[in-house]
Amino acid sequence: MTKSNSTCENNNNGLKKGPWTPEEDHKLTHYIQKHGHGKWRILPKNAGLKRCGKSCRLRWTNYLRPDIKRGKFSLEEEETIIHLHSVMGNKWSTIATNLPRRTDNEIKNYWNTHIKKKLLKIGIDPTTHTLSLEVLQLSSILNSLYTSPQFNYPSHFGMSDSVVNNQSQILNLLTTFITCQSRNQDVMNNNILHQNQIGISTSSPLLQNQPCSQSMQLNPIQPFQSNQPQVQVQENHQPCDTSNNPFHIESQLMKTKLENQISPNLWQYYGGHHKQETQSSLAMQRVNNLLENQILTCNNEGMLNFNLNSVLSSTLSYSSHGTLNSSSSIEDERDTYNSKCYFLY
DNA sequence: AACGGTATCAACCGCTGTCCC
DNA sequence: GGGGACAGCGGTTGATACCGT
Repeated sequence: MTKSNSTCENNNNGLKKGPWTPEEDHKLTHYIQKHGHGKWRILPKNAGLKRCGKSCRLRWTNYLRPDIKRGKFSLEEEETIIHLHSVMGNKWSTIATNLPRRTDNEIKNYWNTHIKKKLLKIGIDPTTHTLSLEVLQLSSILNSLYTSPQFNYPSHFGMSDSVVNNQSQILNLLTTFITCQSRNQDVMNNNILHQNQIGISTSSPLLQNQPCSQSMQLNPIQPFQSNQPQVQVQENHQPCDTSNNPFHIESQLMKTKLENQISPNLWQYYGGHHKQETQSSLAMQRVNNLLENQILTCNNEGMLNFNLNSVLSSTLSYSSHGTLNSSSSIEDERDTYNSKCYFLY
C-alpha cells in the first residue's frame, strides 16, 4: 500500500497550502451544502478549489462544520477532558466523542496549550496524573522535618531564611503538597471513622501482598530519631498543628493564589474530597513509585520505612539546578534521621 | 512606537485502519 | 490475499496575535 497517496501532498501540482481564505471557505461550504461531503479526492475539483481533498476534509471537519462549538472551554469541559485523559491518555478522538460539538483537534490544542501547563503548575504530571516524584520527595522531607519538634528548618539545611524564601519553586511544591495533604486528611479521617465503626483491621494489605483497599490513604509521615526506641504508631493519630510552621502563612497565601487559577472541582479531583477511589489509586501509585525508587523500604515487621538518605540525595539532586546548596550539616545529619511512614486502612 | 519573547490554534504531515475491487 | 482509495488519528509546525519591556 502506498502511503503517500493518502496524504496531501505531492503538491508541486499547483495545489494551495496554508490558511484558508473566506472565498475558499465559502466555496467549500456552498458545495457541501449542495452536494454533501464524501469523495474528498474529487470534491476540490468539482468545488473549484485548488486544494487537496485532505485539506478540504480537515477544513470542513475542524472548522466549517455547522455543528461545531467554538470558543472558550467551560470548567465542566475542562474537567471532563482531564478525567478522560487520565483514563485513556492521548486518545483525542475518543475524548471528543464525550464532549459534544468539540473537535479532537481543538481538544488536543487546548490540552497542549492550557491544561498541561495548569497541571504542571500544581505539581501534577500531565502524563500520569500523579504528583511528580520531585513533589513527593520534597514534600515528604519537608513534612517530615516540620513535624519534628527538634528540627529547625531551614537552619538544619545550612541555609538562611532569605535563601529559602527565594525558592519560590520549592514553596510552590510545598504548597501543593500541603493542600493535597490537608484534603487527603479529610478523606482519611472519614475513612478512619468509618472503619472504626465497622471494625476493619489496620494491618496493611500492601505489605502482605494483598490487593489494596480502595480506601487506602497516604498518611502524614512521622519522624523519629533512629537512636531512640521506635514508637508504635497510634491509629487515631491527629494531624499536627501547622499554625506555628514557618511556611504556613506563606504557603496558605500561595495556596489561595493557586486555587484561584484552577477550579474547585479540579482540586477535588486531585485532592480527594469526593473522588476517594481516584485518590486511593493515586496514593497507591505514589507508594509504588517510592518503593521502586528505594525511597520507601519494608522491614521484617511489615513496617514501611522512609529512607531519609534516599530522599535527601534525590531532593538535593533535584534542587541542584536551583540555588539550593548542600552543606556539610546535611551530610552530618543524614545518618541521624530515619523516618517512618505508615498507612491507615 | 518598536522590539522580542510567548501563546495560540489552524493546518499540515506521516502513519494506520478499513473498505472495496 | 494484494493493492488502491479514502478516512481518521496523533504529533508537529508555523503564522500571527498578544504581551511585556
